[in-house]
Amino acid sequence: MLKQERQAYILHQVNLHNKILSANLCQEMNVSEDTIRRDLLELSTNGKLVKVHGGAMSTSFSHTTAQNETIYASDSKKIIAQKAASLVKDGMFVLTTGGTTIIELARALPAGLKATFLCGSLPALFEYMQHPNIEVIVIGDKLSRNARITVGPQAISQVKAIKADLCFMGINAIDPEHGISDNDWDVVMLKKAMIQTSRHVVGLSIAEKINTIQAIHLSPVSGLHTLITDLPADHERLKPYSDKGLRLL
Amino acid sequence: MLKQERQAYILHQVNLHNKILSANLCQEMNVSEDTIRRDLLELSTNGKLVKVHGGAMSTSFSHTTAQNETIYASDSKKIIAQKAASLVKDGMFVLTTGGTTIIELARALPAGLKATFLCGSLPALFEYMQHPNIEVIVIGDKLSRNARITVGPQAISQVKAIKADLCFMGINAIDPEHGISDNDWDVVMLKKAMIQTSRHVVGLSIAEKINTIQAIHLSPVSGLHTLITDLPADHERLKPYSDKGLRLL
DNA sequence: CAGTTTAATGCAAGTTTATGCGGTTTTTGC
DNA sequence: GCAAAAACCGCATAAACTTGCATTAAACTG
Repeated sequence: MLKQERQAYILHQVNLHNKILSANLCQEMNVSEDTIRRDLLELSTNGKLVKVHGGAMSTSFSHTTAQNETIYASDSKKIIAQKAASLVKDGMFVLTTGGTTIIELARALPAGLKATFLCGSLPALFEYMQHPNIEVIVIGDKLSRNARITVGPQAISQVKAIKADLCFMGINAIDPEHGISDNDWDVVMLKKAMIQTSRHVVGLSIAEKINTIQAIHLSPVSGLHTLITDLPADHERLKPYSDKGLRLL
Repeated sequence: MLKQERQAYILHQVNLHNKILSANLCQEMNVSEDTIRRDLLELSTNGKLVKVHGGAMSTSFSHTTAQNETIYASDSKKIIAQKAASLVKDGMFVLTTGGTTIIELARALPAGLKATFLCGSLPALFEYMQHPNIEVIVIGDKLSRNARITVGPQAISQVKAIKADLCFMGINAIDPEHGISDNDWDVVMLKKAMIQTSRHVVGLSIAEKINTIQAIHLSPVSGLHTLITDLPADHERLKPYSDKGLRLL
């Protein structure tokens, strides 16, 4: 195993789990603790992670440089991301929205995945670009400042021009009767187009957004094919959705 | 086994697995490690892969694990950025390429500037987004991994659909007779479109790129209206460009 | 066609890099 | 404060790299 490869793996693990134990790493990769420590030292001097006693943590997670906004309900989103990542197979055409859950998904994607991702969210695009075998296609248009995603007619027509195998959609509010809703007109328009043009739409939602409603209606629940939450698939709170024919994960 | 054949095989393996061990290769092909090393050296000087201790990695993989991204000639680029920033006025429509000089420009823009910026470079877009009053428009298409900029027909048609007041173009090579040249086909196509569609094109080039030529011709010097370098405007090395009618800064 | 040139490869000696090991110091949880 | 875990330090070693040179085979030349 190459040194660079090892360091890339370490970095991936750190970004995925926020923290890692060096004891853990040296077992996984069959090298001595010294080597791991040297790797961590190198990575930390380059600012890629923060070394702590017993292992390392991601820079964003570290409180010393906590200018980055910490992700809300980060653990729940990591669980969702793991489930979602397992759906992506080599060669797929994947369309995604933006949002912190999608970013976690991007980090959770398996290292060697060969697929094409289409996205209009700058932070998500950055994460996709970290994967050497992922082809990234940027959806262009006006950048919505609060959503950090491109929105507008150009983006919508670009989305409509493709037929994605899979669409991952961050859900801001979902209710069995009222369906999916959101609070930004432009984003709703874009998501509608995404639902229209994708073979399989997967909604990603943390538990606390289940059974909530927001201002702008986006689609009935039936617009989704699969719903991923941080709850177990057979949780009673999700029953209304499986009754409506959604696959739960 | 022929040399070309061997190198093609190496390249294939690298692109398939993202990395290879030279020990592995010399066993598979029954040649000495020296030969493999020489092959890797040759391939890496041609930019086909990146040589590391113990083997090699694909360029895309090495980009994701790049250790120290220190900006080359950063001071010169800051000087250029300052000069360029003074050209942007409130209300302007500005089109830019990518590159480190452009990123410095983005950082050097006055705080309260109210303008619209169009760009396909992810790192540059991030910088533009830091300015609260700048409207950002993303140029969408396939993301070129080494240039970190969107390229392709969609990007070109998007560029052609607008008439920018000002275009900032990072210059990789410029020569009074041969004009502007570059080393990436897709990027050249995009820059050509930018020159066509902009009212005023400003070239940004550090001194050492003055009077150099690269593989792909982009435009005669007359395609630019202004040339900004880190040299004083009346420097004798720039005289051939002012003779050709360029405004120097 | 013989002699020369050139490219490609392997070999050997010396250097650098990466890694593991033993002993000592520091940190941490109790 | 104490025991255990982890970090640090120096050193040893093996693998990989560099350089220069010899050998071979192919290509070129008069």
